[in-house]
Amino acid sequence: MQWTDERVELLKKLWADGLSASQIAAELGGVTRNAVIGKVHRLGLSGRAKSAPSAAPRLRKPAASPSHRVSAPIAATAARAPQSATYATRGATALAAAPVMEARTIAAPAPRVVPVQLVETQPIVCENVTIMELRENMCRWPLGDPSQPDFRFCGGRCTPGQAYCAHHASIAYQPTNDRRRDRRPSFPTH
DNA sequence: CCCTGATTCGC
DNA sequence: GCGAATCAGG
Repeated sequence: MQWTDERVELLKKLWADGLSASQIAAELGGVTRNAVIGKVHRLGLSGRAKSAPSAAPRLRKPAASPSHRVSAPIAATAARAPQSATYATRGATALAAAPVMEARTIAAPAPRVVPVQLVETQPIVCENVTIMELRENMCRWPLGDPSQPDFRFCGGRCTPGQAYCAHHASIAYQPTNDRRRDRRPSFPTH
């Protein structure tokens, strides 16, 4: 990819909008966040509207050995998760305006088996994360009303590829014989 | 661990 | 000029 005028303009705009480098990279496509940051610096529009947190002198680099340099283009060409329009983070913050979410975007995943309360055998660790904070290895157990702004997901640790953490998986996936006629068609709070 | 931006320097 | 590697940090 190359920095065409259009891409540079978009970069400037998004950077000015307060998006993080990785978010901009995802938006542009074909570049990594490093590329974005590098470009931002070259354009001289670093240090956004924010006081320099730490003007640390920063020591010189230890002189990198010529050793390994990964042949780049892999991620560039590889399918890039669009992930558009889902800005904002909280960990190492760089949040931009979080667009209003549409209800359909956050429809609760419906477990195939009706959830039934079990005896607690382990501490429940719900971190109550928003959909934007959800990661591949985070529990997607919905908490609250999906139509409400305080809707969250459990967010507990789970094996990548798994929908729920151990606790919620035990609730969601039960043998059919445990299922008695109709039960709450909704999720228990925990 | 996730993430952030900053910097260096081989290309 | 570009951006991966690395750093420093939340």
